[in-house]
Amino acid sequence: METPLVVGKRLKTIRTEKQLSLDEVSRLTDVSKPMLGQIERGQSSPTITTLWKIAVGLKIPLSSLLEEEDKECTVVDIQSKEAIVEENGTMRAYPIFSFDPNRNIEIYYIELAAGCHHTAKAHSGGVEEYVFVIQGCIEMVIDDKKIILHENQTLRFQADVIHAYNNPYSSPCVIYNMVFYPKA
Amino acid sequence: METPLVVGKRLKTIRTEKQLSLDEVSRLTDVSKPMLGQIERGQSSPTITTLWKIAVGLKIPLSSLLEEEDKECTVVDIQSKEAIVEENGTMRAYPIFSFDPNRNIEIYYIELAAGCHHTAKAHSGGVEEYVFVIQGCIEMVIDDKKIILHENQTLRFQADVIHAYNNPYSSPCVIYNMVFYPKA
DNA sequence: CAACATGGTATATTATAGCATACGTTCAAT
DNA sequence: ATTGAACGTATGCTATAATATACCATGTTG
Repeated sequence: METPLVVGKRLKTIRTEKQLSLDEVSRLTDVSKPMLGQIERGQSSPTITTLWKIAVGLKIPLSSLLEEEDKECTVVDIQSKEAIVEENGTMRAYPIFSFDPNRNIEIYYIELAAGCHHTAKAHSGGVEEYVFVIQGCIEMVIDDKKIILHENQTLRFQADVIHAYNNPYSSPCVIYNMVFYPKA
Repeated sequence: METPLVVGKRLKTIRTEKQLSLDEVSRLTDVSKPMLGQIERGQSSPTITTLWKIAVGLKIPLSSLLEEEDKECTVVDIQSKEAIVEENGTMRAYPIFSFDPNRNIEIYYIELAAGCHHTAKAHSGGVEEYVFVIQGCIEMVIDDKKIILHENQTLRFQADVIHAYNNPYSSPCVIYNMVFYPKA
């Protein structure tokens, strides 16, 4: 009894655009009227069979029900996010945008205290990362290859190997980190 | 207790590609191990919340779970399809490919007996149709505009208006009809 | 061989998706 | 007003999605 998605809003938008009543959609899709209403109101999380029946009945792609409609702006305040703290408190990662199956991207704001060493295991094939250095210096280790990045420098690398984010220096380091997951 | 989709196969493929056990996927996705197993075996039609949790946990787009993997050939025998009979038996429409939310296309093989008149109401905006004349002649009426098509001729038109498929001639007419629904 | 893990399945129970029916609006028509 | 249709919502019930637990294979390790 909880909607995790914008399916309801999308369905209602599509239905009103097509100028259909719940009864008509019910007849077209062979899904009961109360169920359609509950989905629209976000009171039910439909099964994929139901979703499929709706898509077939309305002659629409599934994506139009699963993807959000409005590409409205989304402003995220770093302070509003709770940090993931690791490496004895020397690393604080703020998930700005968590993974979203419609975008396949993660964005973190990461603070590495002086002396912080963080090693991440290899992602699966096709995963690509970007590192933007905002403040201080960072020593990246990509599969045994060491790369020093300074403020205002950016790195892109294939993250399907072991990789480390180290700050062996005496001042803190701040970076943005983007992780791209392959669409397939 | 019936799977309408290839979700199960896709999930199993992705899981084995990533070399994960059901236990590991369960831990990553916060979906129970038996449920994952049932989905893979096609014994359960997951809700979109569950599907979403799986997609987030495995860092994959939803489409990779909903779209079929292999673009293998699909041969359809017209004889194997049951005709939709209308207009007092003068029109027989064989749905070669029914609407599929992943493709947004319908394909019909249609036989119009001599004297058959069939009028279809307007589709919603963006729907486009093609007519391939295989045998005989057809008189198409697109929003009051009359078009005569002969054998080996093809027509494309915007189907968001009333349109008719008429055979005022003395010999039967056979066409293929494709209907494209807009992706958005 | 025992002992133990590991990966997948069966069993029993709970939560909820989905349905049929009935209800309360709103609006148009007489 | 009053009937009536059309539309969406609330109610009660059934089917099934989802879980926790226990089970059975297989394969290791001593």
